[in-house]
Formats: sequence, structure tokens, C-alpha cells
Amino acid sequence: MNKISIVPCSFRLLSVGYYAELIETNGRDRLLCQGRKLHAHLVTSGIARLTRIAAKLVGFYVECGKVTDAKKAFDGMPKRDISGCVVMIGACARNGYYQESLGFFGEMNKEGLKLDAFMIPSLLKASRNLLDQEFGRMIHCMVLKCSFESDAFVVSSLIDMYSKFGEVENARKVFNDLAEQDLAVFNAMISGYANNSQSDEALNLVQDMKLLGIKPDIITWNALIAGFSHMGNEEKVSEILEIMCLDGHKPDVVSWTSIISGLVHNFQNEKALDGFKQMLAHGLYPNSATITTLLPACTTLANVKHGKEIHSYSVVTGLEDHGFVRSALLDMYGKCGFISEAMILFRMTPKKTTVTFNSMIFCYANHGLSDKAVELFNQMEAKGEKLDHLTFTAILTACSHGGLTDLGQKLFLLMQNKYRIDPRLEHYACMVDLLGRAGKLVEAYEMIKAMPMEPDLFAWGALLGACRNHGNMELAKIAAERLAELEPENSGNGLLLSSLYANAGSWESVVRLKKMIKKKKLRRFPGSSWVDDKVS
DNA sequence: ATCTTGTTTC
Repeated sequence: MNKISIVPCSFRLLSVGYYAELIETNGRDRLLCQGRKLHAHLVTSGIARLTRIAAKLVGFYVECGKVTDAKKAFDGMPKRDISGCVVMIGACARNGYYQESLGFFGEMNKEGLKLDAFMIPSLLKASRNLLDQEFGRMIHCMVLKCSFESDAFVVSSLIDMYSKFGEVENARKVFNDLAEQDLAVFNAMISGYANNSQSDEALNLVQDMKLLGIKPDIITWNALIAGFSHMGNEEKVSEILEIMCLDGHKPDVVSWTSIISGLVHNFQNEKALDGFKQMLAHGLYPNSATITTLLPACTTLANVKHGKEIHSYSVVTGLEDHGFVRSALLDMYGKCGFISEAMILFRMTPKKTTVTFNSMIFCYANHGLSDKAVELFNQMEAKGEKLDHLTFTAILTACSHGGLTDLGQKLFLLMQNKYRIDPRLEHYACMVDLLGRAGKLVEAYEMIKAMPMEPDLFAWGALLGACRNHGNMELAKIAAERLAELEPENSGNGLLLSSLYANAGSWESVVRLKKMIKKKKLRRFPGSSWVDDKVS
């Protein structure tokens, strides 16, 4: 791979848009080092304080993940000019520093700087990604107040945000209110429909835009592919691929990643791996999104061989440094039983996120290393890392697997009282399992009865398992009957129930159940492990 | 200077 020499192209370093490319080919650390040298030069020559130069430095530092340095460069500006703020807010929003982006806007507001149309799209993007509906709506109000609603950039961001919130109708309203929709606005609306399982509506919009003389581009086609692929409509995807080719657009990495993503989402993991091979055969190279999409397919199939190949590729191309890729790798090794590999990846991750921690806690929990899981959970709390519902699913799983009954109960309350997370089905299932394993069958049943939603098969299954282990026939019958209702197609439940009835001498019920099983042509699948252990 | 396509943990 050719390394771009940075010093001769220092001017490019300061040019927004080239950072990503430079980082990909030079590595973040090397780029940052060169950037700092250049910054020093700019300071000594006295031009670092020029507004335009300082704005570029701000963008550069955010792109390298150094928000604090960016802020310093910004504060070095002689006067707080609006374009500097636009760069700061935009650079933060583009690089995943959403909270920082909105926080910075707040500061700017306090200082009485005027709202600028150029920063609206970035603020909407940050609200969208934080799922902060309140903030997003507030920005929308400001848009109306300042009469920015005829700005196509603003409108496409609004459409995108409302679609992400699941409010397609609101997105459509904003779309309709715009006098002249351009390509990006259409694309935003099309992808809005596609991401909300309304791909046919998205397809209609493509016809509308063609009638207006706007030609669909690769983004339009990819949005459609993503929509239909996610819905599992493989024929429609092939159809779109044909149409786009006739239209002069070749499928690119994004198209293929969307196809692979849809297949993984619809449990077609083998097909997803095939799709990846096809993509390679077309001469396209996977990027971080492709890798992150594909790794879960290897994980589900427990295909460590492919997983390791992808890992090697990621190391060679530097994609291993990507946050999403890293957590997908960690999860893959963890789920496939390679705990030490998972631990190494965890240790090697400089910027650990909630997902990183969650994956590692799940790994410990699922391998019976409860103490390690608890240790990590405590670290997370001590570091002030954001804990989410999955953090608690993971730690409660660890508690139930490790017999840490008291701790589990304590954490179940902590989750609700301190972190304001409403327990979901999986949390209740963990608690039923936890109590059940400890022999507290009545308490486990009480937990199920206290659930504000309909208990699912995992809750009843956990209770049934516990009843079997601790010999409580009455509760077992209740649990087994609920299970049979919830999951009549799973013959395992029926068979378990029938053996329970048989033991209790209720043969009439056994006959009834066996008839039901036969009628539904249910068969019992032999238990098997999918872990591919033929890998060294 | 700002916008629209694909992305990890249940």
C-alpha cells in the first residue's frame, strides 16, 4: 500500500475531506504526529490564529479523535467567528462526537452567537444518532423560526432524523413542504421509507423523481437495496440490481454490504458468506462496514476459520483499529470459545465503548467466568461508562450462571432505581433463572407474575428448568403449559411436558399432547454443537 | 463551512 507522504502535501492536510483518506493510508497516529508538527510550524509563523487556518486545524483534530485539541485550536481564534463554530459542530457530528457537538452548540448559544443554517444539518445528525427527539424537535422549531425550511440541506437532514426516529409521516410532511426537492432530499426520503419497512413506497418515490427529471444515483439504488434486503426480499434485490446496471450504475461496496447485511439479518448466514465471496470476485474490497456486517455471520455459524481470515485481512489493511470491527471481532472470538483472544482484543482497544464492555461481559458470563464479569462491570461503573440494558442483561446472566443470587437481585434493583432502565423480557428471564437455580421457585414464579408484559418462553423455560432440577411438579406443569401455548412448534417443550405428565400419571394428557405433536408434524432435532473446532 | 446509501453487543 502506498503511503502518502504528508510533509509535501501539508496543504492538503488542512483541507477538509482528505483526512479520512490520509488516515486510511497512513494510520491515525502517524497522521496526528505530522499534523502536530505542522501545527507547531503554523504557530511559530504566526498564522495559526488566522480564522481560516484555525478552522482547518479544528477539523483536523476532531477527525483524529482529539476533541480537546480541536477545542484548544478553536479557542485560539482571535474572535469567535461563525464558520469556526460550523466546523467544530460539523466535525464533531461527522466523527461520532454527538454529545460534544450539541454541548458545543449550547456554549455557543450562551455566548449569544447567531444560529447559522450551515450548522443545522450537523445538529440534526447529532440528535438523530443520540436518538434525542427533544433536542431534534427543538432544532426543527428553530428552523421554522429562522425560516430555514426551504434549505434543501436542512430539509434532507430533517427527513433523515425523523425517519430514524421512526416518524416517517413527519419526514414526509417536511418533504412535501419543500417547494423544490433535489436529489439528496429524494434520497433522504427514499431511504427513510426503506429503513421503515416501506420499500414499495420508496420505489414509488423513485418513479416520482424520474418524472421530475431527477436521475437516481448510486445512493438512491443502494437505499432501495438496503430496504428490500433487510425485508428479506431477495428477488426484489436482484431486480433492483438489474435496473441499476441498465441505468449505468455498478453495485459498489455499499450495495454489497447492504445485501450481506440483509442476509445476516434474515438468518441467511451461509448466503451472506457467499455474497461476500461474490463481492470479492467482482474486484471490490471490503471496508470496515463490510467487515462489521460479515463477522456476526461467522459468529453465528461459529465459523472461526472465516472469522480468522477476516481478522487477518483487518490487521493487514488497518481496519482492525476501527471501533465497530474490533467489537465484532471480540464478540466473534468470545462466542466461539476463544476467550484469551477476546481478552487480548479487549485490552488492545484504546477507546472502549459500552459495546466493547458489554461484549466482554457477555463473553465472561457465557463461559462461567462470573467473577471476571463482575470485575469488569465494576470497572465500567467506576469509569463512568454508560450502562445500558444490554450491560444488565450481561451481568445478570453472569450472576445467574455463577450462582451470585444476592448480587443479581441487588443489580436488578440498581438497574431500575439508579440507572432508570425498565426491565425487559430478557432481564426478567435472567432473574427467573437466577432465583430458580437458587431453588427459590416460588420467588421465581412471583417474578413472572410481577412482569408488566406477557412473559415469554425464556421466562417460562427458566422456571420449568428450575422446577425440573428442584422437583416442583405443580409449578412445572404451569410453566410447561404456558410454554406449549407460546411455542407449539417446538416439540422439545411438548416432549418435556409429556414426560412430566407421564411421571405424574396423567396419561390422558400425554396422549393428547402426542397427538398434537404428530398433527403438527413436529420432529425432534438432535442436539448438536456448531462450534467449528477443526481450527488450530 | 452544512445534507442523502451500508456498520458491532440481545
